[in-house]
Amino acid sequence: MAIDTKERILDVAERLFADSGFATTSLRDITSEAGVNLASVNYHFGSKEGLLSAVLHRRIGPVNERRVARLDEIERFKGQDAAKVDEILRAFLTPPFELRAELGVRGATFTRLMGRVHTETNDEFRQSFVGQLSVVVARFTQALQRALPSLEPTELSTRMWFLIGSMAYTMMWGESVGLGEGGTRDPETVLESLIEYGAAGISAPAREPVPVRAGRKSRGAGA
Amino acid sequence: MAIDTKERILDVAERLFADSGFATTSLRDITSEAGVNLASVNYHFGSKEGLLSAVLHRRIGPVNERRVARLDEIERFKGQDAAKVDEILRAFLTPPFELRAELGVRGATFTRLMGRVHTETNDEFRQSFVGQLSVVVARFTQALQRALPSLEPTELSTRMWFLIGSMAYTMMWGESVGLGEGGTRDPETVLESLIEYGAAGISAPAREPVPVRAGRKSRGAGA
DNA sequence: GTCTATATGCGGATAGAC
DNA sequence: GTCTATCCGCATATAGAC
Repeated sequence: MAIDTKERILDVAERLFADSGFATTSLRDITSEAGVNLASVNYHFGSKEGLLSAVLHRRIGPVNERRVARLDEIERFKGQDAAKVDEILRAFLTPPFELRAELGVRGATFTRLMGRVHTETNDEFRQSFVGQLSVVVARFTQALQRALPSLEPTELSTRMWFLIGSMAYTMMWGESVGLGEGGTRDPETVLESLIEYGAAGISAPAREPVPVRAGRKSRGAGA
Repeated sequence: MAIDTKERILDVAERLFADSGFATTSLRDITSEAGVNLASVNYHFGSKEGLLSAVLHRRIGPVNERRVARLDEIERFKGQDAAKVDEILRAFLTPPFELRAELGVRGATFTRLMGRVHTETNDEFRQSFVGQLSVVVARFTQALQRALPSLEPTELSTRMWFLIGSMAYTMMWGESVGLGEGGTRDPETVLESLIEYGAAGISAPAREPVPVRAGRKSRGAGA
């Protein structure tokens, strides 16, 4: 028994954090389900926050590395300016789905966790998370900007944000009841839909920059 | 003093829940900041869960009512089959932004709360929330289906989901640091961007329904 | 590294006076 | 309706034996 306490804790914590969130999951929940001693968490990870950090960074790093690697590959083979929007989005969106498949039965949990990560408000974690993600997103935004030179940079950033929101929401709730009728769709199909939806949205022609002098903006209360 | 204890509690709870989440906000945090007695929460709302429910439903109801009212109006004036995708999306997305403006200084808090609502995992609440939202979403999905008759229904549902994800993410994080460079954009501009992004995504031509016999699907580990 | 036992505090909730 | 005082369980964390 006790094949690898540290690993067991990480696996169970990942599942419980993904299902119920960080604040509502107690160390007792984790250790009892993992079959390890309560004190071992503090021994191995220092604190509950330390455990959260370990759980998340075990997954986040690889995802972002793959994203960048895929984009590198595209640009190396096709040249920086030849990458198309859907190819760029595929490079960004595929890694979490790919890792999900590689993790087998743990895949669903991993996916929920990766979705939840985007909504986590724990200050310390969020700062580190956003810091890492920003670097990756900046790289992808540059690539997209080259594919869509006429699109205003701030508008492009906003749209990239929309994409991330769709991705996070889908990962978080994709496997649960869902909103619409039609039952769950398999992850690969959803990924394809997301790429094609996002590509169309990001490539949409921009509206006139600041539509002030038209009839708009007359209604509505002040801020 | 004690103008209206119940209202004071609701206002402070809304802000703290929006900023820090339900689980991490204690009743003591709320009552001390609101300047009311600890026991008053249980007196007025029965329990902490009761308070959460009251906080959320005070906002969710009106948002959904306005959504439906706007869609009704469009269909009444133009006929059911004449509503365009961007008009339908505008009807769905405008109400939260509109209410935000009407709430004045409380608007930012309201927006964060409405964003967070989509990520809340509290079972009892989520069930009720999804139940209400499903009804509204079904109505909008029908309208969109009429505007896009050739789009497969399950694909449309998926895309509507993507839209909700973008909306929720934007509401939750729109006012904070953000990921990209360009500073915060004002809510009305973001709303316009979201409508146009979503309309393009939802209207995107569908890929061939089930691309199985092509070269795809050969890579990747099994589920 | 792993365990038991325990320190110490915060949490929601309520009893009962006013 | 509002307050004080208190119950009581659960939380994280650690001391110290093994």
